[in-house]
Amino acid sequence: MHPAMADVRPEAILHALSDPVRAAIFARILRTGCVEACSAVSALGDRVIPKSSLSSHFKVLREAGLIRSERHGVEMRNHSRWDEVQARFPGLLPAIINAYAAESGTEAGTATGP
Amino acid sequence: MHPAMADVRPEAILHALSDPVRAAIFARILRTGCVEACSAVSALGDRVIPKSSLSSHFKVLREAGLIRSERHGVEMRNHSRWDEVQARFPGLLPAIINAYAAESGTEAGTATGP
DNA sequence: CCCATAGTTCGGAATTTCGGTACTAATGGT
DNA sequence: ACCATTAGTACCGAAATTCCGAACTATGGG
Repeated sequence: MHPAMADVRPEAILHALSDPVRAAIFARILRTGCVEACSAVSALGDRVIPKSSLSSHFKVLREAGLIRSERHGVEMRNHSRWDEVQARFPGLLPAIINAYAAESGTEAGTATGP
Repeated sequence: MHPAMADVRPEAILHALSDPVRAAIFARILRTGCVEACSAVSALGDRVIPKSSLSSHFKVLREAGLIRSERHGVEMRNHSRWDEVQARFPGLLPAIINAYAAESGTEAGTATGP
């Protein structure tokens, strides 16, 4: 379910984050520290994303090694594997997050941590 | 044909480089400074990539704002837009190139320039 | 002009993604 | 224990994307 960090491939990370919806989900996980899948729906701007799509987006992020998901009662807690990814591919995640932030004019300073 | 750098979107860059073949092409352009499409075929490891596929790979890289292509007689000279991309999304390209280098064990030091 | 070489375009097959419906898992109330 | 409710996943057909062979276009040399 969760790949070992040694098995994580850069192309999987790039592919996962090349989708704006997934990038937004990941950014949100970084900001809030922890997000359950369903509540992310309404919060992702105007677009309504069906549950099944959301579920597969989380799956892609999980299998790319970007997040870790664990059940907590009836809901799912997703948190980023920032430190692990950072150790394996230094600077990759900050650069990507900053690129998205620069694009959307979301003047968010320089990303350096989760 | 070549987008203005202001129109370049991070998702396009991530998508373009999330394909290992395109990433290899781009890395090769960075190393050699300049590459024509057809000769890249044989040089990209063992795999034989048809001309038509190569052509569309170059198109994706071009439209992502990563490379600039210009005819020089009968052949095509492709060179990277590294500095422009670097100005728009600082650190993004080095991080991606390093990630691929780290994965393939191609101990290539820290990427900092074209 | 004709040929050779370098790339693009086109079109159909294979693959991937999207999303609705049906299903499973866990919890709380009664 | 049972049912209702809520969270998420599995499955499957539709839509979109990618792949690549064949036909086409462009440029330069003889």
